[in-house]
Amino acid sequence: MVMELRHIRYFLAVAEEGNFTRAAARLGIGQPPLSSQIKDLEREVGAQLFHRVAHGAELTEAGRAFRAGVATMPDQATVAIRSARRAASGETGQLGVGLTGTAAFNPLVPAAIRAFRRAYPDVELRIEEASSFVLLSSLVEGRLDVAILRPAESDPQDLREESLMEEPLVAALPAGHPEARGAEPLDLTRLKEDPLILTPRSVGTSLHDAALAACRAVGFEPRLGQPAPQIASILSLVAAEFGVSLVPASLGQLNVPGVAFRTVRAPEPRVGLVVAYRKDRPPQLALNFAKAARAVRARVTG
Amino acid sequence: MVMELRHIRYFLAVAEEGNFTRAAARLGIGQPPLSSQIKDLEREVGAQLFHRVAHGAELTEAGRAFRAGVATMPDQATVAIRSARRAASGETGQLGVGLTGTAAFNPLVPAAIRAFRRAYPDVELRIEEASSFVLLSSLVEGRLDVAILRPAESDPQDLREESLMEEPLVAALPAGHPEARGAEPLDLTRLKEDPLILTPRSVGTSLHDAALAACRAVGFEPRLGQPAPQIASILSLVAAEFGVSLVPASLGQLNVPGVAFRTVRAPEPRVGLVVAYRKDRPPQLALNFAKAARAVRARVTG
DNA sequence: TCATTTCCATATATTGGACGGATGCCGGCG
DNA sequence: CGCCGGCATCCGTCCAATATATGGAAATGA
Repeated sequence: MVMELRHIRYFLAVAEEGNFTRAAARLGIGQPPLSSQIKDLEREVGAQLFHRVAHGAELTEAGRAFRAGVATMPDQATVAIRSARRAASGETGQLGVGLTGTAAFNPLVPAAIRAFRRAYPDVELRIEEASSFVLLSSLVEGRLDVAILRPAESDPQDLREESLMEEPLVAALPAGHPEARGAEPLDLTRLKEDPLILTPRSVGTSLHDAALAACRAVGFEPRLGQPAPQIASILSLVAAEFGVSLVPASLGQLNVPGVAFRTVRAPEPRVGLVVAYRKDRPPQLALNFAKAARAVRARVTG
Repeated sequence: MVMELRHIRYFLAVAEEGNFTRAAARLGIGQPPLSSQIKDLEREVGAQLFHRVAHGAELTEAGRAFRAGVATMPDQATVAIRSARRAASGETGQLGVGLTGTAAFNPLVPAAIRAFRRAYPDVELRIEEASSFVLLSSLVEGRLDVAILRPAESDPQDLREESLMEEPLVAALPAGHPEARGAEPLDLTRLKEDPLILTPRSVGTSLHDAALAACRAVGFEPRLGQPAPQIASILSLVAAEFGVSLVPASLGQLNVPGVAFRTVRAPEPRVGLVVAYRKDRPPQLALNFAKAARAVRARVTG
């Protein structure tokens, strides 16, 4: 025979009741099967666990020692089940979150992370910042569970992307640029002689293509300047008067010395912001994160 | 369905092997029953515990949480069994030991306790000192498990008594008594005028009766002096010249101011020393203690 | 002292479920 | 594209956990 949780449950019931008959009633079985099971357990343990006395059954020394060892096991089992259910519903565990460089400055992003932390305080967040391109492959290969990034048509088919917002692009100009001042929206054609500073297309197509498309929409092919790998270095290059750039409006909040921002006249260029995760077997945690992000979007736009 | 230890054992095997087929082989069952049992477990938990992938099975987040909760349970069960077996064989637990007042001074008694402590270091000893009469009822009513005491014919039938030794009685005299000095054994008749100080017969018949019998054996009926409840107070009364007494020889080791001890001429009065415990259902611990006491007796006498 | 009650053990029949064997389905790999 | 490793499903078998009925021992009370 092998010992099972059933034996332990029965044993504890008899130990508590001090009486086979009442214990059997509490367990919802008959008294003879209970006697039989306890006898099997005693045979397995190799020692008598109860003294059968006239008014019932009381623990032997061996029984007390055994009880000390197994008393917590039924509870332990239910706790393990609950903990597994919590993990399955995405209330606990680890979540790898990727943020693209230009997203971290959008107020919606920290708001979404804060909302998720509040709703699922037991989840351990691991946040990584990388270009949209790197984030996409991290998602596909499972290094990340969810990411907030700029979408592009070329994004892998096996990812689901939920739009969080459409953000206008603004022009970033050196402070000394002739067009750096002005209250009304800027006509992009005034920048057609300036080198356009962008990230290399290989690290993120979305912003790159949106900027090019904006220029072409008003009738000129921009001259590309020095490429910069990160959004921060783009602004540095602008400040150093290497050229101008088009960046998401949320970056206009940044107070970078030597850089001025101006909104752009219609047709206003826009770029998206999405939350992305695997289509097949997405971790529940990723779905929960996307839900939190959607809730924040609703609160901001609604 | 209710969860059993079997499910946990199977789950842990699959989690370790990462493969149903190998886990089944390790468990000594077929793969289909293992699949079935894991499926039952997942249904009971309410969450998938393994991802079935092409090369086997790997834990889900819920599976990891579940494993953290149940990983120790099989070991815990075997530990509980071992601990029960140890308790049953009298290696652990509590043992109530009673010592009669005049036994504590016999070197065999501390030697027996020391030997038991060494053989069963995990047993918690509770030592009580009381008169033989009180010890007997404590044994019968289960307040004590074993006792070292002076035996008498009137002792309860449901106790087993194993003789440890027969000890001669020596005379205890006031230091100023005419017979207090002398190398050879004392003739008891020289004390027939002195009041004989004993414990009341109600607290211990053995020593009381042996002393009376010794006097009668040499032809006089002793005059009883002030009774004293404890052996220490007997010696105090002797020192205060209230009379003389007959005490076990092992008390002769005590250096009590004002008290002199003399051996007694043949027929030398003797009194027994036994280890006693219940006949029915004696705790294994009591048997172990008696065995340790017997071993010490053998070492002393052999 | 005898009847009654209480409680545990035993005997036997039944049924649920754990298991084994055969097979099907899927994904990866040569 | 066929083979192979691996898990799921189906089905028959057998064990064991349970229920019912009964017996026996000890305490209780008349």
